[in-house]
Amino acid sequence: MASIKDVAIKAQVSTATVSHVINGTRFVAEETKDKVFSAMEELDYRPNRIARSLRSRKSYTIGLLVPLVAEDTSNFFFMSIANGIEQVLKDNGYNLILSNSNEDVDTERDQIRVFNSQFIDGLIIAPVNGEDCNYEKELSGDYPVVFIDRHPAGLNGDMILVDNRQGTHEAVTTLIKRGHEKIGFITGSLGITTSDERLEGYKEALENHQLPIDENYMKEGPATFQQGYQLAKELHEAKVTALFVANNVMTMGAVSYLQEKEVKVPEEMAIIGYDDYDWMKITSPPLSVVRQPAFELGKAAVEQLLKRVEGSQDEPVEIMLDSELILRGSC
Amino acid sequence: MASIKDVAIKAQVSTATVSHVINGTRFVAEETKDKVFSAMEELDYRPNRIARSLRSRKSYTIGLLVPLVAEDTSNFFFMSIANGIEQVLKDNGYNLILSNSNEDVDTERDQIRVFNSQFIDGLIIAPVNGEDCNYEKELSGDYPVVFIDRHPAGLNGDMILVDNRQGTHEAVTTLIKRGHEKIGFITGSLGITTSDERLEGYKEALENHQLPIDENYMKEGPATFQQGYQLAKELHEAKVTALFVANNVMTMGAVSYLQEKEVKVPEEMAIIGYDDYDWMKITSPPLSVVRQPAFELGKAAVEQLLKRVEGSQDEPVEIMLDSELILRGSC
DNA sequence: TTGAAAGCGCTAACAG
DNA sequence: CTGTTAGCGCTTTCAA
Repeated sequence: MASIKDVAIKAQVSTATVSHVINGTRFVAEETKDKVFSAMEELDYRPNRIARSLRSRKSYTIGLLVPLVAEDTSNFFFMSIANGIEQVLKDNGYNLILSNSNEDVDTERDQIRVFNSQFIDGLIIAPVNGEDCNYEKELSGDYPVVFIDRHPAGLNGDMILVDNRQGTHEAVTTLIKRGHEKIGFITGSLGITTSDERLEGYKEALENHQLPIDENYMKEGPATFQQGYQLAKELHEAKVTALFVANNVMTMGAVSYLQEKEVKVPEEMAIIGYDDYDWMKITSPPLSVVRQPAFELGKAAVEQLLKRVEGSQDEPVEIMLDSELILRGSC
Repeated sequence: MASIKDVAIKAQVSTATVSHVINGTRFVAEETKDKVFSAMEELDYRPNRIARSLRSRKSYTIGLLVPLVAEDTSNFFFMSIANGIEQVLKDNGYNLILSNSNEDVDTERDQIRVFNSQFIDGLIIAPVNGEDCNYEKELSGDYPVVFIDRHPAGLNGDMILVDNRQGTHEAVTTLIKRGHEKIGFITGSLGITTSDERLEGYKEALENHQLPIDENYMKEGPATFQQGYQLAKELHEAKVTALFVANNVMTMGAVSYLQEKEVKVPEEMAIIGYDDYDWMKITSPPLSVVRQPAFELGKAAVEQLLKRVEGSQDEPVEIMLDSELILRGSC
């Protein structure tokens, strides 16, 4: 690979001049520029980003840390966010390093440490369930950080979130308005802010309509297909007439149960799930869901991060995006 | 951030010694090691990977370039591969840079150029439809490359592929054995090796059973939900009794059509789709599909790549993974 | 309008 | 068993 020195020699100028031509960082005579450009062309020169990063302390790379669980298809939501982020980043000449915390605090810490010695210009992180993960300490301030999707307890910083309470509230209210009084609630493990907020939204909706909150109608478990299936079973046996499932993986499990038992949807059991994907349209009946704006979330996160990267010292921003209730045939 | 020099001073040794302690590259007395370790601890030292890369020409980063199309949920298949790759890589202390060619030759070339100036140790690429993409030229040999999923015409190199012909052949044969003679075939744009091979598998299965190959039963279009819907409609109107859909996005569209028109599956129309995801289980009836080993593919690709990274000069390898026919209720 | 040269933080040859 | 030191390829200050 040709280096800047080779170009300088071939163009009969100094490396400084070549550098300035490349970066447009000071005036260079047209004539000289031409010489440099043709030298670059001839040598098929491409600047070495690593060297540039070392010197200028800028890598044009940002990190993304998400909590995917091990299964193949576990969580499309974060994949969609990643996809969104990647698109915006490309427009700005940045690269993405993708990393996975496996929804595990220790892995998350390790991954953050990798990033710490990696010269990323910024990090977008969807934090793991926030018990004792010491973000203030690990994220030592060498680069800006934007948190997405989940709000770590007691932390102050840029956050791009989805309004989980509103989304759930709206969905459950709809169920109530359609006459349901026994409404089951299935959620992934509590303690994660998103789950907690969705639960709150559920309770709130019930309270607002003077409906009792029945512990037996609220089921929690790891966010897996099997658990979704199992908890739907339990709620069905508890005679609820409607089901709200607070994440997409468990939604699949729940629907699977209903189909297997040939429970008529929505006559015998209404159901509203979480997250919107094409396949929600092809269950029968098509699923009503709370759609989270994954792409927009990714976009907002990058935009905020890039502001910081460019030096913004504004007050931390907390953006709450609305979800959208999409009504199809299942309720 | 503390540098190796700071550590050296604090530990009262040379930077060389610190470096060797970190990397285990030569013998260092226990006593000295201890001094170095405690200095590192005290300073919260973390090696600067950029500097290390610049010097050692090794980045412990590999690139992945896949052709996702712009939509949110476009192709889970590549997402699954990415997920698989990432997991293996992590075990070996490598990082992943994810990049997207948007299924577009020009974007792909640009992205490769980015990688060329980026010090990746290797690249895994799922090439775009291979007309005039000059891989030999763009991939100038600075790092090893493994191709996955699609085989660029006339190219020689490490390839990890899925046996598309076998998968399709098996599926269509099953349809035939169940008595179907008019079997529709829906595919994404031809010209991509995977699509072409699936078409071949379809034709072969028909030929093997002395069934005519009817052009009217074979429909091609961009791999979108809408096209899947539309082409299923056309084939339904052409009175086929079974449908084979050669990718997951179009499968969703096709199923959507059948549900909307209340076509009974499998009585009025049998259907087999491509790729296996949890949601295939919750259509009614559950979908039979050809399952591609996405995770295994990712794994095999990384393993081959890491061999090359470590200097293997063996003959190019061409691994063909089998797909698996998963029979559920839709045929 | 341009050049010389000092490093960024690290590795590794060479020299003890 | 350990230290000295020359770079990796680039940016940027200082000087002309």
